[in-house]
Amino acid sequence: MPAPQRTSLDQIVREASAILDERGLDGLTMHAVADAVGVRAPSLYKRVRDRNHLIALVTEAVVDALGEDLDRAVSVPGLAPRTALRALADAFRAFAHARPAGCALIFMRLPPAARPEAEVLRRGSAAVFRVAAALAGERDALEAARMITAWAHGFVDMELSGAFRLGGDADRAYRYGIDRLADALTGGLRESLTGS
Amino acid sequence: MPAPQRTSLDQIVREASAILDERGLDGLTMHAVADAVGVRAPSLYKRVRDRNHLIALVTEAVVDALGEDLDRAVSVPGLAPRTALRALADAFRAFAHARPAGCALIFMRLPPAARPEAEVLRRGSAAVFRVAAALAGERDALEAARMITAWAHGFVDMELSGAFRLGGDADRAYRYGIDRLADALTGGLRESLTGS
DNA sequence: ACCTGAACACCGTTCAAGT
DNA sequence: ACCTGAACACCGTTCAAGT
Repeated sequence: MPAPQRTSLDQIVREASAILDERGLDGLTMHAVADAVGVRAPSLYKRVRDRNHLIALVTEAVVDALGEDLDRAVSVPGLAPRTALRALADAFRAFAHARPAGCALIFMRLPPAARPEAEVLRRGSAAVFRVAAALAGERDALEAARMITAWAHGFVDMELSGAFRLGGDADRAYRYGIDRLADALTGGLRESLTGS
Repeated sequence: MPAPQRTSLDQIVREASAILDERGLDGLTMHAVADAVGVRAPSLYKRVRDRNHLIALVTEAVVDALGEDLDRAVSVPGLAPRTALRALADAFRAFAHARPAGCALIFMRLPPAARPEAEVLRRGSAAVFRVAAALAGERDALEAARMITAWAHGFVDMELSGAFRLGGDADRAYRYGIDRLADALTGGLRESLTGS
């Protein structure tokens, strides 16, 4: 006599994401997820290989959500590249502040089993590539996209990890970084013109 | 009859650092540390408040070691600011590759009890401030230092977390970033001269 | 076919008891 | 004064037993 399904992979990932946001990665226990979806912990292993697999699925959901936010931020007709970079950076920081634990997961060094699929990462970073290409040109788009991502991620990581306890205004430092980044990524062209 | 001390806080932090490097943060258990110093786990609580306190002490040791590497890298007489930034960035990346788990700890978002003292962070980042001031001027030194740190940390984090699976050469991207960063941080002056 | 209780090996932490 | 075994409340994971 087959027993009826009491949950689904979708529901598990959805509840796990909510638990991550509310209680952090340490709070994301198999017991907590099982409780939220209404089964016992061992039953989760019918849908996910183990906790690392669940973390990978949650991370992919976070990347998708972030990618949508970034896409929306730069999908304004007639947006100048420098303005687009500002919008992109602000959307990223807002996402990181709203969902710090989820955002941390994207760049966290976890076992390969807990890492998202490369294709999901590619899709989530499409907006960054578009802005990078607009600023630095198609030839340097990949390097420029990585520089934008590295800086924005690093900044927010420092901000949320408490590395800014030394004083100063985080908002001002972020704005400073965005403007300097825009200068830097368009700088190759200016330098070739002025010969400096 | 007082029992003789079988270990010390120094030895505990030293062995904990070694375990962190070899087995990662998850492998840094109270049992493993106790084993390494030759006592039982409960005895550790005579020297450290709890595991988070031990993590904070290990993090401070890592920050000190990194700070020494960075100081050495930029302590070359007559070093031009742009060359100093290259040396600084290369030293940071080399440290991160040599001790990935330790480096991750510096920027990891952990409970306040597991975070190092602000004074230790200040001392460890002295070299970055000096290079930042040389590049961007005293007025923007704080923001510039944060931009350098954010980018370098973010880059290495992405590199070691597997975010570079999309192809491309990490060495080339890092060099690209350093040069663009040097452009960016000296760009304020150039812009004020050209009026762009 | 799916779910569950029980069990196992592991955590961090506390504490009374030893010396 | 320091150290220890035992205990507690938690983990992730497995598996035989239920329906």
